[in-house]
Amino acid sequence: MSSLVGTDSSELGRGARLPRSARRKQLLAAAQQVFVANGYHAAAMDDIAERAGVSKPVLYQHFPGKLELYLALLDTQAEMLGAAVNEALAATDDNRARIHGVLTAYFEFVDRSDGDGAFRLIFETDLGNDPAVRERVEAVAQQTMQAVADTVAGDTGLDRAQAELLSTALTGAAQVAARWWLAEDRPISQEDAVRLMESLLWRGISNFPRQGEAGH
Amino acid sequence: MSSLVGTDSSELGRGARLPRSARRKQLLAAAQQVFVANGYHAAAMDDIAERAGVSKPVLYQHFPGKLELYLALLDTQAEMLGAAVNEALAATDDNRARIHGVLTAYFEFVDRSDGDGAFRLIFETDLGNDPAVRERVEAVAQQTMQAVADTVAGDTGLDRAQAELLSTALTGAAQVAARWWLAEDRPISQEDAVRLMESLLWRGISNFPRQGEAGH
DNA sequence: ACCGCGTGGAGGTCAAGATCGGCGTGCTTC
DNA sequence: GAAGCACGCCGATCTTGACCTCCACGCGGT
Repeated sequence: MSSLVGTDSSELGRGARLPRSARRKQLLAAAQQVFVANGYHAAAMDDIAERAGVSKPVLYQHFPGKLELYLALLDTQAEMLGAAVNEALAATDDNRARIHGVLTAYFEFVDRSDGDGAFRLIFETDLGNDPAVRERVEAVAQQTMQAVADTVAGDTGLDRAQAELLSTALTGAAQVAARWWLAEDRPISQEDAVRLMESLLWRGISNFPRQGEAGH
Repeated sequence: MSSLVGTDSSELGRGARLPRSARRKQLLAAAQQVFVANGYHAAAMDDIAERAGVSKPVLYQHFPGKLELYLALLDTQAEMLGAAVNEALAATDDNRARIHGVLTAYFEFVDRSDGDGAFRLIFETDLGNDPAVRERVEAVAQQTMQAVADTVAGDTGLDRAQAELLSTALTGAAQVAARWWLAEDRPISQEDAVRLMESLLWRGISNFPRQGEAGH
């Protein structure tokens, strides 16, 4: 989605007025660029205002403070990842396809076509010690882990704690590998990467003894 | 190892002198507690000095600045994790046992008997945007990933990029699952957790088509 | 002309990293 | 025994970045 950021400073010039909702979107876009590039702590409201081509009081007209601005962006990203994961899980009853879908959701989340790097707000936040941030990041992780644990438990004879451990391992693998893949500038195609990881993880899951089977 | 922190403030009292090297160790112990609990940004040098029972100038006598103090701790943790992983890999030629060893190294790293939580400096740093910090964290990750990729490549017919992707997935799974396991207060024993994850990951790896085999 | 709205130049406030200038103790030397 | 030195230490303060706010401006609609 093309943001308003780049065009505003040049086309609108300083002091150019926007309707309130357009301005808010524009501020969010500018803030996202600065937070993604610098992290929360090294991002100054001055920098964000400058990037947006406005003065600082304008930021405070739309957001109570720096943290709220950050949380607004975080919420958007959390919602996007959560929705993608839910959609992947809901799309099929086949457990292997579900794993494939979740992996794809993670890879697509880090590699959105606009290349905005907003995944870092979720996966690489430097504000993880803030309760509001931690709550949001953990909520997405928890939601995904629980749903995948349902899948794992359904396909193995494992109890819930074991299923949750493996589910956490799976989502951890997805998150870290997707970020590595992007950082290494996509050494293999996303499709191949997802298929490879699905193979790794599904072979592992599907070869667990099922309910009632003797361990081998 | 019992630190000097707790005893110094009560037994030595304010202004109590220590030899330079003993003081440095004590300052590091105090700093670690504060950085682990609060993260880099929310940890103040005042807090660290107070925890150590000294004044702030004493910190600056031993460390050029806050960042250098943090890096000293980070280096120690990076060295410990790296050494544990190398030891696990060197202990056997059996690839499955190597995976087991690496997983164990991660779980033991997060769950050291002193419960100091120092793993957070590596796995949950809020200073990841600082070049010096990022370099150290990535060096450990890279070292582990390369070594495990050697194992993966040795046991599958995968090319290097594919092996590195799976290796990253494996170490990502280990890191995230070990932290979850600790945060959930060890819902299953460490041994069971490691065995379960080894099963997941090893079944996945060992069932890849080998060199020259047709894909099935 | 007035009002509402969106806006900005300037600055207040303060937390926190870092430093200044000096203190006190114990040992050595005369 | 006194003086000097080395070492480890600290109260007070400086400096500065950055969050947030004050107070007024300008434009467009009525």
